[in-house]
Amino acid sequence: MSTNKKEAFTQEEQELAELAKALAHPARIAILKELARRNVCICGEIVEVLPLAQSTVSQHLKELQQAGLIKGSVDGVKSCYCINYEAFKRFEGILEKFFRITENSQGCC
Amino acid sequence: MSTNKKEAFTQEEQELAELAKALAHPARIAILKELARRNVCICGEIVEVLPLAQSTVSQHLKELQQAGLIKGSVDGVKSCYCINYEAFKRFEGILEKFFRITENSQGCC
DNA sequence: CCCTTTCATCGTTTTTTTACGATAAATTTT
DNA sequence: AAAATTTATCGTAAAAAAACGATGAAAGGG
Repeated sequence: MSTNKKEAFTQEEQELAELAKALAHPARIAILKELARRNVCICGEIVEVLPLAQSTVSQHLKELQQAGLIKGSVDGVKSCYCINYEAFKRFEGILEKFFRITENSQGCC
Repeated sequence: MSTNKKEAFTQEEQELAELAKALAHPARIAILKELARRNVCICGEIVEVLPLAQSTVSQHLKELQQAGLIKGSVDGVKSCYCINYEAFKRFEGILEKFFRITENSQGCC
């Protein structure tokens, strides 16, 4: 990104992009909010609460888990998910750093 | 999102999702960083610096502009973009509020 | 005036995302 | 043991995103 083109994007840029992508759908935001609201983990209750099919919700949960923002565990026949607090802290840190960069610039348009 | 299903997602959820989507690509993050780095607005210099075709960069700029995160103006034959500081402030606020919600939950997995 | 530069837009292709129903595996319940 | 519940995964369809080259419009320079 500095002089020669060709070298793709930095690790940081990619990590931030991936985390942002996890938030880039209202359903996933709603899921995260719901997980946070009930401090006891939930599972198919999320399906009850969202206007989406069970398989679709399951998919969103998987994406959130792959992004690291939530943790999951199996409890009998049920599945239990919850906020990954550490991941959110890290996410916050990365964002804060990014926003700080944008603060130094005094737009001209 | 509360009881009856059907009612789609809230305004807030959608706004956050849209802003997050704007960050959900490393090229757009790189563009924002570049705009912030040069406090003088730039334009096709961004193309020089990214490993993407001019038309692709133009597209990313348009998306960032539509998300409100950057402002653009025409200067002769050149185009000039810069960080929209107020929008970033607002974005930060929305995120902060969202992260606060997640902080109250003590995961159980 | 032509020629060049700069950039947005169009048309297109490829890839990714979103969504759903169907199915299957694992557990409970009965 | 059979039936029902819960959930992940598969297959697929439709929509959106990403990327590129080509084209065209506007402005500047010669």
